Amino acid sequence: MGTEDRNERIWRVVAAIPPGRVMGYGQVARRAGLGKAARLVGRALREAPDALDLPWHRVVRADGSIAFPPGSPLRAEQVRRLRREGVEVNAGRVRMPRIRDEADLDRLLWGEP
DNA sequence: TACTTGACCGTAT
DNA sequence: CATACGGCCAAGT
Repeated sequence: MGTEDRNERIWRVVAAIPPGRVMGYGQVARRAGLGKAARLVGRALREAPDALDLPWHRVVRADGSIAFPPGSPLRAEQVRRLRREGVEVNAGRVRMPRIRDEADLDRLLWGEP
């Protein structure tokens, strides 16, 4: 599997995150079938074409913190977008529930059983 | 080829 | 709660 394939799989997963919910980098990697390649997710998002219009702001660290350094423009932008969706962000960490596992994501995407 | 870098994670303390 | 550490893995130098 080449780099492009991996990126596309990652982008697909990120694009599926519903508004108001967030996923961790490692979580996205696992869901994309890339095991523990959490760092690849950050790379893929960095290299993602703007035209894809991905909801990249819905991807945070495993502990809920924002990956960008304090004071950076991207950090501010991510917080802005999350709050606009009703996600609480305190001290650079999200409070809204994260998507826990595949069953959770499936439920969100396909509706309650 | 060898070493460093980073939108990271899980576990231990 | 927070911090520390080892593990991870492709790209860049």
